[in-house]
Amino acid sequence: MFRLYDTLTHSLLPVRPADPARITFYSCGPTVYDDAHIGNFRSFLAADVLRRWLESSMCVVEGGDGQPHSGPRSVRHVMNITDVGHMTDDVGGDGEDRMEVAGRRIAEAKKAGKLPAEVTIDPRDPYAIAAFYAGRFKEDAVRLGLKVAIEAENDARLMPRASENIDGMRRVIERLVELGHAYVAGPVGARAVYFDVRTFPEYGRLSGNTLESLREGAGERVSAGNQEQKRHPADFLLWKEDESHLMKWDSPDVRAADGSALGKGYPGWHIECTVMAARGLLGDAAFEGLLKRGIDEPSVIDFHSGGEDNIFPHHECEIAQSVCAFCSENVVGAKGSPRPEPGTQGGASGGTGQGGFARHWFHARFLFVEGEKMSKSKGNFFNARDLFAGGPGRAPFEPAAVRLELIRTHYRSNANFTIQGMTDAARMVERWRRVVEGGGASSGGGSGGGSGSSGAGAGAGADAGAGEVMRAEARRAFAEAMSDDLNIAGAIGVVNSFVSACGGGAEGNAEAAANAALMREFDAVLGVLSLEKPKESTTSIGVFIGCEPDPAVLAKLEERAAAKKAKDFARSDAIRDEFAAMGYAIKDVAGGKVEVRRG
RNA sequence: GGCCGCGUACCAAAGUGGUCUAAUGGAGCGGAUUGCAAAUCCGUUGGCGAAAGCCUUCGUCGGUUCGAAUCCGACCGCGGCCUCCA
Repeated sequence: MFRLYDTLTHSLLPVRPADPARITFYSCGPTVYDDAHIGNFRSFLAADVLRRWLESSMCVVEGGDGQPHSGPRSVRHVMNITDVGHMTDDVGGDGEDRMEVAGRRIAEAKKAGKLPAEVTIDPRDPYAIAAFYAGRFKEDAVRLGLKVAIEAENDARLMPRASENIDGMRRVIERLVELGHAYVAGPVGARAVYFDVRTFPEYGRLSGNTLESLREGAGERVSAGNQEQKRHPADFLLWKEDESHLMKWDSPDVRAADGSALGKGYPGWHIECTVMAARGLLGDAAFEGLLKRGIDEPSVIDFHSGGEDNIFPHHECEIAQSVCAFCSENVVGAKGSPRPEPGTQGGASGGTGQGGFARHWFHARFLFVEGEKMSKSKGNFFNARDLFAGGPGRAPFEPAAVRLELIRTHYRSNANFTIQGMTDAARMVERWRRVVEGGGASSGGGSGGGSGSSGAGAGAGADAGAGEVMRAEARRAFAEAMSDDLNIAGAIGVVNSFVSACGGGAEGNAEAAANAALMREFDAVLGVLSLEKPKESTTSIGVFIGCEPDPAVLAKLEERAAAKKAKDFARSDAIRDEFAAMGYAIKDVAGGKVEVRRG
């Protein structure tokens, strides 16, 4: 049975979706005012692995009746795109809109000739900036095998934009005011709608904060003027009236104390996810229903994920406003009274006190680079596309290797991204790939091709039963590791042992086919081998991987071949060194050809 | 200051009361293969020992236990959040 750590209850819980056959999963997506970096992707990929594991036929969860429910099952996964600059209100001092900053950066990059000529975006148009970066994000995400991004190519509703859900946000805000969970404050022209945290007794449960400690912590980055108009320092912004803002919309239909309506403005940071999660996962009709009737349990969706820095304030606030807007008053109130003890199993019946908006809260920890916090000033800052492309003195890495490197560490540990680790991952990918490709007698073995030395069935095909037993054991061990709070490092260990047990042979026999099939099943979860392979082009003399056969290189290869034929090895080795100096790694492969790569 | 998390061998990273010198991958070493490389395959990598075996190790120091990398306490180091951040 699959058990997963839940941030809200701070404990390992059996996974128990509302409907185990159809799971709903929302992930906080990127903010598109810059390219997503590998730290962002680590978090998105962790969610993707969770989603893929839930879909796997190896995954067993708890059905509503407490009985095991075996996969496969379908997961509806929605990831939002935050394209609203927002947040200038609570931030003191230079609270500048993110989109304006991005616009400046694009204008500079254009001036410096760093952007392709065909990119023509108006740096003053926030929608154009957002669209530009959203497009780039989706490209990277698809290349890394983020399933939600792949699906969104055919169904845009799976990756909704905040700017397209403003109406829903207004509806939620109106509902919160109507129910007394939110209020309007501030001077005309700069009025704000705040959520009243004291109306939600559970506020603080996710992050472990208490309202008292938040009161003490208040002050630093929060402008005093805004604090004074709040009923409690922890009250957070739902909507801000601001006619001068770069992006602005009609305000919700709520009234200030004097009965006047608000002018145009923009939404607060947290409200967008409440809307896109509920509407994106359950549909428009259900969303409307939630706003009218309110349901009698605390959870609306099954899974909600994000980075650890989202825990507070973002998800804390999201839970508060979502539960207060969607759930019946007895859920909102009752949940607060006896705060569940850590050890308690919840109520005897299915009701439990578990869940807040989502049944499981999933947060991935941070990524470090070469042992240090990633930062642009330290020069250890990587975007996904930087790694794909390679750079001065750095070989390009294929998406599969990048993905493997980013998912191989447990999601609740800080991961350490290193170039050494990237190289490791790249080799692992190639090794795994041989098992899959060996089964189908496919593309002729390509690189390595060492099937000649196959070691003559050293046990592999010796007796048919042994292979069967080996595979069953590997499958069992893989599932056990993944079921234990997604122990992916353990699962990868199992895969490696399995790959070793398969032997190097790439025979097209039944054993190899069965091995390949199991490898594919593993990979449906890991999502590595199905990704694009580096482009390969072959000439009569060379196999070019991830680079083009340019004439200068071909000429050198011919010269080296001639030198080798004449047994002038000093010359042929010298040429290999010349290649290295040019940034190419070459090696002789089967068929008298030479494999050429960058790096 | 408050809340939370982490510290495993050369590197990365599993393991969370005995089967642990401790999975797995890399790196190193030895071998097969190769003109040489690379790749691949086999073996190996704490100390002493031919071996059986003994001794030492999982941040540090203590404690619980017949027994601890695993549980408890203190300390040291690192990190996250406390209204920008995955």
